[in-house]
Amino acid sequence: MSEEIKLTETEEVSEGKNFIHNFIDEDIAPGGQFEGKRVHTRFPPEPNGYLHIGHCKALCIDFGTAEKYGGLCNLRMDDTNPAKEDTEYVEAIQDDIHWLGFDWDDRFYYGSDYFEKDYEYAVELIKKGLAYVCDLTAEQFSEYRGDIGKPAISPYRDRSVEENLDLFQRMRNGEFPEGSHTLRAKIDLASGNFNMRDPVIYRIRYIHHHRQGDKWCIFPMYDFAHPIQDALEGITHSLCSLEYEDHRPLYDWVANNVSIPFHKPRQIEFARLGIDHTVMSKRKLRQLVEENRVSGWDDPRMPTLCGLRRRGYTAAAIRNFCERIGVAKSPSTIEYSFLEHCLREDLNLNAERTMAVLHPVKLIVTNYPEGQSETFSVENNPTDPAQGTHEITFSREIYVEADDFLEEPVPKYKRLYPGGPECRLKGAYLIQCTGCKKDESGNITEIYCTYDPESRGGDPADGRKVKGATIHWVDAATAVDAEVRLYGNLFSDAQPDGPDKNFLDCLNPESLTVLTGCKVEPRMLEVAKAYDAEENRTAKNAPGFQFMRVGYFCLDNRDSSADHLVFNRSVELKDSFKK
RNA sequence: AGGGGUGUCGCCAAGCGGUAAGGCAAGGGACUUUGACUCCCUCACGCGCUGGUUCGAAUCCAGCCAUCCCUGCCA
Repeated sequence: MSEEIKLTETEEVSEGKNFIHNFIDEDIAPGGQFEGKRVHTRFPPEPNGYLHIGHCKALCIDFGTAEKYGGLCNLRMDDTNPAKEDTEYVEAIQDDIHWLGFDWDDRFYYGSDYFEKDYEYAVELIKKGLAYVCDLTAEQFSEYRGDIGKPAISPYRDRSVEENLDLFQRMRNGEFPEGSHTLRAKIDLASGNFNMRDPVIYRIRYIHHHRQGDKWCIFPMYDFAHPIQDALEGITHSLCSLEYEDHRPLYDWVANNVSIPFHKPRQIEFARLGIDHTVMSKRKLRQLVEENRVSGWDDPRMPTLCGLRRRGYTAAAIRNFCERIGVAKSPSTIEYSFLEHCLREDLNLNAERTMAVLHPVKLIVTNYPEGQSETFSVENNPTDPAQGTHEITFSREIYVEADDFLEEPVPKYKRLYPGGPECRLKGAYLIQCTGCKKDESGNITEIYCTYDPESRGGDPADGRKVKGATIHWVDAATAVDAEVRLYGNLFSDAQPDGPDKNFLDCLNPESLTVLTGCKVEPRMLEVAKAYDAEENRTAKNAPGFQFMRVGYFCLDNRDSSADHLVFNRSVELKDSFKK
């Protein structure tokens, strides 16, 4: 075997490998706890909100790890708390996961579907003397709970098995009011880990459950239900975020003390995703929605998957992002620019080019015959000729970007200004600026240029070098109006979650700029018409384009129609020219 | 104070005792009918700090410091 091939293999192995894979490798290796077993993970969202990019990291780890090992990943709605969950979110969560390209086949579960099993295992714990009914209210228990370094006390710890069994049955029967009784695991009231201080595993709640209806009035706590759900589904590796590290001893305790006919799943924790200039907590995102700080969960500024999708983020870009940020245990905050980079990388390869003028100023080619018009063909994507070409029209009056003209050029400016360099109208002709017209307040209303008739298509007949820039334009005779929404960071503060900060005070007042009267190529009308006929628009990506020299944009999946074109700016193009 | 984590370039992140990968960001240059893309180059004598072990330490040991999570009948 040659040195070169060996090197490649080494790279492939080390690439995309993280500490979780190291653990799994140990587990499935000969002698490991899961030797011979198929790797099985699960993604367990609580259906109480929309999925955001943070969930997406977890999701990519759960589904991605299974994929890597040729294993399986279940989708499970973690709905053990009836007070917070709603059916409304279940479908949206599934849509988002499918949009990302992951699938759970027929392995879709609800944590609440195991309530009967949970109950049986709770009874088993009672019979083993490992759980007891506690009459303390939450407030009372906090008094008994003790402090760090000081053990707690519960006066109900030593009830008999019979009494506990009877009481627990009566809890289920609805004989006690909410908050009056709980079932606690009897573990260690002196543990430095508070999760082990006789944690509550069942509480009473007279609330309608979105799925179980009014069948139950006692509900298992996450710490009790989760290991059971995992074990029942044959999960080998229960991957979750760092804040559950303290819960692992309890997770293991439950798995070890309940007689589920299966091995014990292994919980492994990783650092959750943080991105600057945004917030990731569901509570805060919900507040933004409820207080109308944004237009909804799918506002294009939101870090939700539906928001990012509406903004124009592709599943490939997001997946690639999650792949590249890595998986580790050190708390991290990724810069937003990295997400943008991943989007550009995808769109550069796949988005068709089109010309659009966001801040239009009329440019008159004074030596071009009035009434004349011609057609040019331009490539859809210079990085991929296979994507074909499309036609654009040209005439004496066109629109160009306001900042492509300056009466007084700044240093290094190589666009239009009187007496400035020869510039190229993309795909059309070479022009030279001769002057402009202004209104009373000094605004540029018209730009005047002359063109070189010998430069059709944009190439000078004599092969001379074009000193000025190539600028984009739209034929005034055929241009179509559009609304364009420009988005900036939702928060101007990089860390709106930081200590001593109210995240609402960090909101960026200029996160949305709406432009009207923007000029786009007439073919956008056809695109919009076709899109109008699309069904379930919000569950997939709307048509997206690169507006040459400006950025990537897509139709708005809610507000755009052929009658009123609305584009969202997904991300700007990089720009090395700084004034 | 008790328990559990984490500290490698501005931001991520490899590294697992043999003399600091890679990506993003940043800066320079080439190319260019997008000031984009692409392509080159630069970017940690240094791995939280201090000691120790060793021929050799980011990697092992000890102590210290910083920082995050935990005292819900939330997940």
